[in-house]
Amino acid sequence: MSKKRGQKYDRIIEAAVTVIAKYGFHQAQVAKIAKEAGVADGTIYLYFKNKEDILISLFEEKMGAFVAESRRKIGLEQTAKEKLRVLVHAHFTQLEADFHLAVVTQLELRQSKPELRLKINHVLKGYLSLLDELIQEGKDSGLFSSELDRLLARQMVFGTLDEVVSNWVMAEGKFSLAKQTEKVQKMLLDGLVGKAT
Amino acid sequence: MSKKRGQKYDRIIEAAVTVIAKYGFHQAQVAKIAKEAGVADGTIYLYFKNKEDILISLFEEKMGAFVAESRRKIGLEQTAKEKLRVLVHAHFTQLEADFHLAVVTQLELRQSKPELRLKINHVLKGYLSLLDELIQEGKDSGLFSSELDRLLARQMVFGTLDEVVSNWVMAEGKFSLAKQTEKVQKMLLDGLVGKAT
Amino acid sequence: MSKKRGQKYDRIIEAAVTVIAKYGFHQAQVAKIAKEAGVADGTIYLYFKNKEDILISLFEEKMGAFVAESRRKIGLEQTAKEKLRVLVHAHFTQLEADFHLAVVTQLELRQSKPELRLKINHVLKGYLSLLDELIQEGKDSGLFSSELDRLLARQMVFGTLDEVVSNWVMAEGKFSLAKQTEKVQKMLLDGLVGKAT
Amino acid sequence: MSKKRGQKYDRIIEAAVTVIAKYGFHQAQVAKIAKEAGVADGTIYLYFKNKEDILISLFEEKMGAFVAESRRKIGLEQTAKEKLRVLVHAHFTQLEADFHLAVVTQLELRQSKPELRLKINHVLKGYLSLLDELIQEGKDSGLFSSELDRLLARQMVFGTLDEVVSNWVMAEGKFSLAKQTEKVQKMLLDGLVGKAT
DNA sequence: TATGAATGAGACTTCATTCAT
DNA sequence: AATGAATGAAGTCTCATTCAT
Repeated sequence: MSKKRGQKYDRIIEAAVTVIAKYGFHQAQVAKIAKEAGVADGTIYLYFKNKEDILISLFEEKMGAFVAESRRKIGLEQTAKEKLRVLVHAHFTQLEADFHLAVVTQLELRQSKPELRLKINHVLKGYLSLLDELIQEGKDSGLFSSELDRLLARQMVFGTLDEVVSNWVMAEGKFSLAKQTEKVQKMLLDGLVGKAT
Repeated sequence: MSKKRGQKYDRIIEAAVTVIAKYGFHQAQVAKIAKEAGVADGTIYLYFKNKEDILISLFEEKMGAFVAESRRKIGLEQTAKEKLRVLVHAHFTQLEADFHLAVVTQLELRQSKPELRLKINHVLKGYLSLLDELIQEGKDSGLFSSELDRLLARQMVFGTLDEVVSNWVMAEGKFSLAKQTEKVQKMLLDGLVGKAT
Repeated sequence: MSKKRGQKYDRIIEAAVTVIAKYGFHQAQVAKIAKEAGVADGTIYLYFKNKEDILISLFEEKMGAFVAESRRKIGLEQTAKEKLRVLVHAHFTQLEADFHLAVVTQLELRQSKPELRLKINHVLKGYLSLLDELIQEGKDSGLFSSELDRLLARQMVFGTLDEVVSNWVMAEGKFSLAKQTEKVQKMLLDGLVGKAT
Repeated sequence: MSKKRGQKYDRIIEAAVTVIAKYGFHQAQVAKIAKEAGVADGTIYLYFKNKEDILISLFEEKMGAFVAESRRKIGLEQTAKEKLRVLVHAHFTQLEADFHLAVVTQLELRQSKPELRLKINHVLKGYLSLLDELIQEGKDSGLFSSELDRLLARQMVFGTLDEVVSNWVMAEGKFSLAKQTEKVQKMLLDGLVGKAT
């Protein structure tokens, strides 16, 4: 049915990001997305099963690239500490590079219905796995505490990154995300107390 | 207009929590809430200006109590370290005590429209201030690192707690939140690396 | 049921006039009228069968007095010409004396439902009869043309007076109605052409 | 937005006239109009902004044609006297030709809310201007009295025509309006007294 | 492939009226 | 007589999706 990877397929996805970022999730009607993409309303349904499918595809495409890029960069590093730095940096850099996309993923898409959120979570799994691996590696290498609960650790890392980016989006991108990298990395590694250096 | 603190006022708030938790935000029609509360549809409007007002009031009432209780408990402690433990514990305990409420605040209410979210954020401010104070106090007392960025620190603490609770809710409350307290406190204090004890 | 002529009965009627003039027909809820009258909502129903009954009673009371007064003044005159002058003058004077009432009868009450309008028309009959009598008398006395169609003549007289008052109301009473008396009387008597005096 | 002059646009307007005449203004729901027009409820909103827009458009379309036709016919006559006859005749003929429309304009539309009435009055202005011009012309040509107050004269003419038509509508069209033309014209010209012929 | 006019289900809110006190 | 809290019916409009062209 939906032939992924047509020229129009991409145009519709981009249009959805633009429209949602501009008007918000609840004002992003199919008709508006079609107009932004320069196609007829009905044409949308030649490429997507329904509206939800646009949003899921959007998330899959964007998040897929996001995870792949993060994974690639992490693979270039040796230690868990460096990998964490790269992960944080990649997370911040990629979202900072596309404010529209950040608005959509951090704020707007979270207004969607449970069914959609479920599928989004499924897509997120890939990223969470990446975090899990990183934490496990850190523990195995002896860098991270052996007492660390892997699930909780992942929740701390992801929760922190997510909260930082959300605050950045709500501050309308008024400060630099990438520049927070070092501080965030250090804070995640050493906690509130900090390491006695 | 809306007579706060009537018997029915409370009943309607409780009904809203129940209905939203049970059917989800988008399927929580006024009629359903009225039925659950055992009143006529129109009665709702004797106590609330409109549907949004129910949701804001719900959040204000519950979050107000939440913040007050957390603040009270924290006040009983002396050190920032102990205060953090109490904060985490209070956060987890209070949400664990009312799964319905947790579902509503962690998942459902986040689907609301921008206007509502704005008002909810306003209510959240009170809690974030509490976190800010706690962090500042930790820095002042020398327990927390003096290099700590207060805003980032708050984002780590809140982001972590929020993510942990969200995971708990999505796991349908299948594990104990309160029991995570110590591990989360330790992790926030000492980070992924952990303290060389 | 409705005991006409209580103290509250009158207060409610006056309140209705005030509220309708102030807020308009469609914003004149029973609750507002009750408040203006200084009684409870339910009390209204001790004096009036329903909301419509308030409006009909209002019209009956006010229009009854209006007609009686006009009839009385006309009775003091001898010729149809003089009687017409007095009628026009009375019509204008009485409405000019109570702008609120004029707003209600000329504009607001006309927004009511067919059933109410029917009853209002019934009340109007008394006034129209007065006009009919006046015209017949004019014809009998030879002052008015014998060719005059009585019904059409009445429609011209009433239609003209009504239109003049409506325009005055819509002009927010910015000019004097009473001062139009002579010109209107003359125009009704001699038409557009005017009499070759 | 509202695509004037589509086939459906006209069908909806006609349906509105029919439904309002049949059920009355307050019982003319959008659903009923849609059904009468043979379209879905939502289709109405492809052609009209909202319900009020249907009513305004109805009035504009019908009254616009009414005024244009009256103006055209009047233009064919030479003297103010003849023009008045033609105006009265056109007024009566056009409303008599469409009883439903007459019911709607004389009775039902007057029940509308202030905002709508305001817009209707705006449309009416065109007709009142036509009357003004006619009266001025009559005065200039010496046919009408030079003492005539133009505004009052217009109010007499319009008030009379309106009242005659309203009576005809309330008599359910049981007598011929057009046949009243001569008598009404004569009465407006010569007044109640009549001309000494 | 592409179009875009048409569809129709679904919910918030108002307010006249009642009735237990 | 008086109160006023409670009732509940009813209508406008939006927008995802379809389908004839």
